[in-house]
Amino acid sequence: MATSPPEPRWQRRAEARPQELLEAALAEFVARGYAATRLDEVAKRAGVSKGTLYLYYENKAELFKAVVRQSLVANLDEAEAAMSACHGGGRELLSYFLSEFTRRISASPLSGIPKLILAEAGNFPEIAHFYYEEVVQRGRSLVQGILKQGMDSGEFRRVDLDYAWRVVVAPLVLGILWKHSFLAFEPDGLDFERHLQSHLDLLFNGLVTDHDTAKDAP
Amino acid sequence: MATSPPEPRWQRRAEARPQELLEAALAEFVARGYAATRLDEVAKRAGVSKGTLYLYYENKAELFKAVVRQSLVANLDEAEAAMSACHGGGRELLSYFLSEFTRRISASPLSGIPKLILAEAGNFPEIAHFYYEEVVQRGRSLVQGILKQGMDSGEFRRVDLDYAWRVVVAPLVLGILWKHSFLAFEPDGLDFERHLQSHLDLLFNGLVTDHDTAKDAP
Amino acid sequence: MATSPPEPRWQRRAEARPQELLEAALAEFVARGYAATRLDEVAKRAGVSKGTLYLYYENKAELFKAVVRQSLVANLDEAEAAMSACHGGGRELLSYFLSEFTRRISASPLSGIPKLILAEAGNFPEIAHFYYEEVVQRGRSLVQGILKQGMDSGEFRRVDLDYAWRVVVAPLVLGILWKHSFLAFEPDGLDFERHLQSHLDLLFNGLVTDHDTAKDAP
Amino acid sequence: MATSPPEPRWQRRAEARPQELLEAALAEFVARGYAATRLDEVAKRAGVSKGTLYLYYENKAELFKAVVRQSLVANLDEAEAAMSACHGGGRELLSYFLSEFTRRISASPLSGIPKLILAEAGNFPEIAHFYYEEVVQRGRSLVQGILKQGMDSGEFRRVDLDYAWRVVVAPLVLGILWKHSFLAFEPDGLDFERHLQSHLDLLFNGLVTDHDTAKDAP
DNA sequence: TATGAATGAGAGTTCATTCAT
DNA sequence: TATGAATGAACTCTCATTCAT
Repeated sequence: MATSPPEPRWQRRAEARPQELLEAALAEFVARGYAATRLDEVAKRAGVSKGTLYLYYENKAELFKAVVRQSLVANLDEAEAAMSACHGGGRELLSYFLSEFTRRISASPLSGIPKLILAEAGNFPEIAHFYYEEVVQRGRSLVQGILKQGMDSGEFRRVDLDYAWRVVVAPLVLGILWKHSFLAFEPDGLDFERHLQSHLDLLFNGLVTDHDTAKDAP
Repeated sequence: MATSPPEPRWQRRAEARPQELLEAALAEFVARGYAATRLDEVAKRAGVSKGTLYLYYENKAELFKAVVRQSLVANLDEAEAAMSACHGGGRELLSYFLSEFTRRISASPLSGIPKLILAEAGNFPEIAHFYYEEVVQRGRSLVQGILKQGMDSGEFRRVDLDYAWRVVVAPLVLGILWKHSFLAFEPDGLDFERHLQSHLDLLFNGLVTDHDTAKDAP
Repeated sequence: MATSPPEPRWQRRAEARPQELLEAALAEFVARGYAATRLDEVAKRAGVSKGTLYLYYENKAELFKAVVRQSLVANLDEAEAAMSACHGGGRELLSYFLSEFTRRISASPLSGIPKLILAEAGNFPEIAHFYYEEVVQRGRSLVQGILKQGMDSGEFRRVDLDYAWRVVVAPLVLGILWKHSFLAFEPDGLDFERHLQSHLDLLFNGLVTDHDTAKDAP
Repeated sequence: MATSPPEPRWQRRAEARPQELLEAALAEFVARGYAATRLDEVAKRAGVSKGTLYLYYENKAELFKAVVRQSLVANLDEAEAAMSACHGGGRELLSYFLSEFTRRISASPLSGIPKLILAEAGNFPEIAHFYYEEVVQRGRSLVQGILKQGMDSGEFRRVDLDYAWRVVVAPLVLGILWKHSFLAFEPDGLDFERHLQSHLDLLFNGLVTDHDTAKDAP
């Protein structure tokens, strides 16, 4: 008779647990939304029991906030650090920002956060507000700053500063949402790099051939 | 016996009650998401009792699908009708499409549908797929068609047809999401008209001043 | 083949339900205490499902408070009505009060309320306070009033008004507690009438034979 | 080898740690009742970890029983020792018993035990029974013995021996319960000494002035 | 012996769904 | 057809108990 191995039923991982729980929770929240996410599933994905979640987070809402917070903070820091290391003209700056964002956010699981915020803004206005202030406003300043500098130096045309920044940023947001909502249905997937290039091309050069004849819309 | 009035042939459905239920449901689903929406609230908003919902829809999921379906169908019909009435060059067509979309979707409560789809794609893959096939693909064809025509006629530069259409459409999507997620935090609101103008301006003319010196991308 | 009887699975009893639920809850709370009472059991005892409780009471604590309130109010009203119909000397009044209390409270399921209050005062200070103000203080006034009147008329000896009333009332309280805690172990049960008579006898006449020689305590 | 100090023979137990646990547990059980007491809180109050409790007591119920047992035993021993040292007539004996009880139980944290028993009798019938046999019955014998002796010697009037003893004891019980339930609401607190005096006065001398004219009861 | 992280059964609560009225 | 009382499965959260450390 072989003696059964002593193999412990569980391990103490007080150090690593919070991070593991947050990762599991992020994945579930992103996939199902806040309300439809069951803590059972989060626990199972993290490889712990339901009760363990409550050792680290007071309740579901707090877990959710922690997920948002840490993903956000971690990412913002990275993004800003990356940005500050860049010098050059408006085109270089804008290209750099857009491609960094694409790589760091769109490609990582962190892309789930924006999706989550947009989906849950109605149920978590405080979080939406927090995101708006911390992320949206920072991004806005950044992009507006680049646009303004380019306009001042004559590199960029004059645009409506209060509104143009959203247009500049829109394809980034679309890319993220696409990934989480429609990617499964696209046979060829989504090549973020090509998406970025299309964006940059249109953004910088515009669509029409002869800009002399350009007559603005209706 | 009173004679029933002859039903006008343009009337979409004979029953008017379901319509009220669907409107109420749309509003709730958009504000809270599928899972967090309580049928109690939908019923209250529609001015009926909870039980009455079940006389018209088998269950919550069916109600949800009905909401999506009817909003979509109604809108698509409108959009296509509008589109087909338009003739002109690529710029005119694109302007027309984008402004029609802005007015008919972004400004109406129907804007909730795209938001809802994006948020619930994970929980309702069939619906997301349905939306993808019926709306996304149709929009894609439309935009790609316009782009192709413009490119062929020399009015538009050559762009990556498989990817450019998303960039063209992105600010529309962003506008809708903004409205449902961040509008409450913006002191000045969001002027869809200005948003559209910024989009068209950048899209057609591009951002940089001198296009001779700028050859990048593909 | 006999057709199975149509026998409805449940009945609508919106009128009677609250009272039925309160009675069931009172019994359970008294028998087990607040924390140990399971709403499942209350529901079962009342012949409804757990969910039905929540149609009538917001949560367990509210149910508890409702139980206390209604038992109290109902009883106080009765007690005071009874009391006000009584005229006579101090002895008659006191006898009447004590026997009414014995019959109306000690003998009825309402006797559970005092027991419950005493047991849960630590967990429900607001309720204990409420009880103290509404019941204890009223009882105190009543008894003190009778004592004072008797002393003024010379019928009663002079006693410490601030403390004697508790002594007068103590056997009532003891009787109630006995019933709920020890009755099961007493082979002969507890004859409330004899308990009352012993109390009245000792209270009015005292224990010692010759009161002339009486020398108070230590 | 260090010589262990000779254990003083009056020391009840060799272990000092359990004692601290029992004291902490007593306080919590009394304040909240059995079910609402969390072992976490007991452990915290005792300054140990939750797991440590289980090194000394098998489970919550055993801890509870241990609390009851030790409090009871300690107290009964004291009480009886005190009692046996007393000689004198019925009045002296009764006074002595009641004042000893007041001081040793009512004034000490041990007063929590009776309160606890009364509250938890429904959930712990065995414990209630145990208490009934060990405490109630002993108290009953004691008081009945004193009463009987006084009646035999002519010092006391003839009373209903089976019931009078409860009346004699009732104010003691009331005092204890008062302390744990209502004391917080009384601006002037509760003076156990005055309570005792009122009790003794009424008990020995009765309430009415002229005992000749008053013959009632059995 | 002592700790406290981890567990999991069980309780309170919610709400989609059913059904007597 | 319409109602809303009643249901019960499913979920969040608690806490006595266990066990790796």
